[in-house]
Amino acid sequence: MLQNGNYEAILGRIPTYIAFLENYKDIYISATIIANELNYGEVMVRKDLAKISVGGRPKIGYTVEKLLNDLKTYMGYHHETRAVIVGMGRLGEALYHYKGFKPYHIKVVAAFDMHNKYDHMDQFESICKSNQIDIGIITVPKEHAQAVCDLMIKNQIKAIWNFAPVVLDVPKHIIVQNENMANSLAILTKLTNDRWHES
Amino acid sequence: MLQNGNYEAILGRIPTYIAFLENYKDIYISATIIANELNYGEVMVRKDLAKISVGGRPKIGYTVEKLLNDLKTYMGYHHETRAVIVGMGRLGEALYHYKGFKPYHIKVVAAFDMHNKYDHMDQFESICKSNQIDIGIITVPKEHAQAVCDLMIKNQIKAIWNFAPVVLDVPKHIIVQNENMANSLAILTKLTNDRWHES
DNA sequence: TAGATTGTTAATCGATTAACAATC
DNA sequence: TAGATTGTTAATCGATTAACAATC
Repeated sequence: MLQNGNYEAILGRIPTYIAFLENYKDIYISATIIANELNYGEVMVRKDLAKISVGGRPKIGYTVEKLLNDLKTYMGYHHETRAVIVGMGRLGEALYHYKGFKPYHIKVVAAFDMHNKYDHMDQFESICKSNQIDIGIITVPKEHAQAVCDLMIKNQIKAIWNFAPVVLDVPKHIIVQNENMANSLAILTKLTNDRWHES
Repeated sequence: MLQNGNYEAILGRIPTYIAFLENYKDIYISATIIANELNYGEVMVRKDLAKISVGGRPKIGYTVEKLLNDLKTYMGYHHETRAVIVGMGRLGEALYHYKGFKPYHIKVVAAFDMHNKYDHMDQFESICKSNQIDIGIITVPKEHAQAVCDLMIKNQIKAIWNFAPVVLDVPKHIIVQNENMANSLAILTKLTNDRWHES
């Protein structure tokens, strides 16, 4: 999951609500049921829903269809987002082929690498110019991450999803989200050791 | 990054401090410098360090070597953690081969899949029995995630790093950390749209 | 009607930031 | 000494939880 908490907490939950509702076969849904299924606090879910949708009825709940649509609108699913990915090692390939992005109207326009069957970096500028790219995904080795990042910004990319374990230096209008696998696992390890060993 | 905030915020920063200090070539380091380099608040860094280490000296700062050691001890880097991974699709392979876990004393003991060159699921029980496994990594398709999870718990695995987009049902003493790529990207997309388009 | 559920207002909790004293 | 830095105490801020009124 996202490592930082530099965004409103509610944003981390909405995609989970959406995924749950996509598979929910009924006309109405209550905050109570959602909370139980997702192991969230009941009041928290109710507040989340109230913030984003309207029309929940006492004793009945929300219409699944309307709630789902409101949640998707809030998250911007109806607006296509274009991305490019740079660095087609194993992780880059895994992301490139990942099916789970489909519902989000995210289109990976190009996948770049120096060496293989993907788009060559020579074409980076021209591909960015002919498509308006919103998000750049960085999956190169850490030595090259800053250079790739600079190139992305030079080509009007607005946000960066960074899998390289480095702190990128960017102008402050650029949004960076760091996804650091080693850090995530380190945290889980720490929590596990605390719970099961010392203390 | 980790998506949930169901752990102390400081835990998300310590691995970043460690990685920074590993590459810092000097004897002393101050909270001020760390904060500037990592784009954190100065006071926050000072508080983090004070919580975990001792011996920072006014005007001088901390000894890099001692601070680094204290941070690593706190995170449990000195204690070997054993993991298994189930589901060797592209993402499973990427994680299995990922170099970044090395410094954390995490050992991936086995990698399971039904179909290919990795360990076969038939051997799951026996491998878990002869090694004491701390963490199970789930990278199977979502349809199989709960079954894999159940099997892990049955074999005394204590914590689960779950990449499948499902809410796992586990006894409450088991630690689950969800890593949902689609959710992460959805959040970044939302933040980007908010900043650059509507509003 | 009684009970489930929504929605709102107040309280709590934790994390971050601000202010400042201590120290090398 | 003066200034940089630590460490502490108080204030702020945001998110979650609790309490409760409204409603179908």
